[in-house]
Amino acid sequence: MIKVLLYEDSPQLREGLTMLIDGSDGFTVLAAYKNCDHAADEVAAWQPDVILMDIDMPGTNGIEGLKHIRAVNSDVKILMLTVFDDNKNVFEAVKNGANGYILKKTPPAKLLEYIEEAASGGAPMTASIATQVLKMFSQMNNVQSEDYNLSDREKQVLQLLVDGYSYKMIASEMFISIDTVRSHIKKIYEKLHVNSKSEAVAKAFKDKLL
Amino acid sequence: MIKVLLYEDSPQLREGLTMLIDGSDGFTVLAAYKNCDHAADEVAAWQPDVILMDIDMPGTNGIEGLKHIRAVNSDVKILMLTVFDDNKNVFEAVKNGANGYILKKTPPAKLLEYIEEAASGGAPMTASIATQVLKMFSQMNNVQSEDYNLSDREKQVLQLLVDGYSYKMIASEMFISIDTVRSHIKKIYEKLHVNSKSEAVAKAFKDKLL
DNA sequence: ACTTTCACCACATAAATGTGTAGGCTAAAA
DNA sequence: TTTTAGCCTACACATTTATGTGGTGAAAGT
Repeated sequence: MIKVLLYEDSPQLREGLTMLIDGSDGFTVLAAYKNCDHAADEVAAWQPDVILMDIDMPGTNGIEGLKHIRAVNSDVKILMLTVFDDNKNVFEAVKNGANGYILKKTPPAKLLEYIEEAASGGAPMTASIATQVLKMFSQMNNVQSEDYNLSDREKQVLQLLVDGYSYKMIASEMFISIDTVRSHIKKIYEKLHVNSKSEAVAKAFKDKLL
Repeated sequence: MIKVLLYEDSPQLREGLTMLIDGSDGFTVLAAYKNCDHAADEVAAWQPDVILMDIDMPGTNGIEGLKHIRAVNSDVKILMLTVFDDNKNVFEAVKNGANGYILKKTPPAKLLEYIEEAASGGAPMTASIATQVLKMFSQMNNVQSEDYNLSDREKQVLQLLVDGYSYKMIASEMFISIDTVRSHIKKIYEKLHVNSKSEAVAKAFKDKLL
């Protein structure tokens, strides 16, 4: 029996979903709320398996509710429910640990399927949502780190710089003279087209060199 | 008619998939290769709608093939095919613009469904894969940037430090004395629990303070 | 045999940096 | 009101770093 908690402000939809889910074998709706002003407490009290969470709600909205719940419970499966495959909301939901994101127009049979999938550890998503997620992912990871042709020694020095080592410490760490450290660093600056330690460190992160 | 190109090193599976897909209404297999050493050329020649790409192949593997194809064609849908929901590969595939990622044990009927879904712009994923993608997403965006309570002035100084400004430049940029700049920086170091510029800059990136 | 590249070392000077101390100001708490 | 706390500002001192100039030897490419 999959225990479901429901957050949905529209009375009709709330009733409809409750009846649909509660009336299906293997599902039970513990409770249905019209906002998630006290979501964290309610979740703690009911111990549901899956939460259906509408995104657009008066009061504490779905994303906030998600955060509040996740702050105290990283176990319960949370399915976000929305009318639009709105880019920003998908992003926010996904990055705050939602387990799935489905459109309200999902047919009832499919919805039950999704709930089951979520309960068993899956990540049900409407196709349009999945596409968006992948797109976001590839966008955010396409910095295509240029290769600055840093030699091994130079990479090592840069790493130590990033870690806050002083020239002197780097020298002793690498068993070379401080002057050698300096000449490596000079070379690094040339290769990265920067002229200060901070910029080099910043660039190391921006371009994911380390 | 959905035109499919197939990359799979195992002869049996290659034959099997070809027959399955080619024998289904609405699908046609343009060609099937045992590696993607010349994937980019082949894709350009065949103009497929969907590519089924095995990940583990001798010679150029699936991930490399994906990159090569994406380098010249961002349009064709590419479905990665693999035995394992291996974390690293999923990540690589997704970030290089794969449209879907499915396990080889997917039943034939489901497979055809996935191909259709991909062709129509969806992002089909096996449930276990979807779960992983979401997990990666929330991990990578949940550094839960601790709030170090940097004051506005301190944030401004830190930003300028990251951009490679010297103390002197920061002073003139902010219309304060260089000594004040130093005081701010000292305070920043305290708050970030570091004691050098490099570490502060590194922390700024790690914790996405800026 | 030649030049190029790379990792390494040295010295000197000016500039930048880390750190301790401290006053004035504002807002909130006692 | 006084106290407390945080922020912004400022100065002094010792150390570290940046910068420029010079050099060595070994390996790789021509």
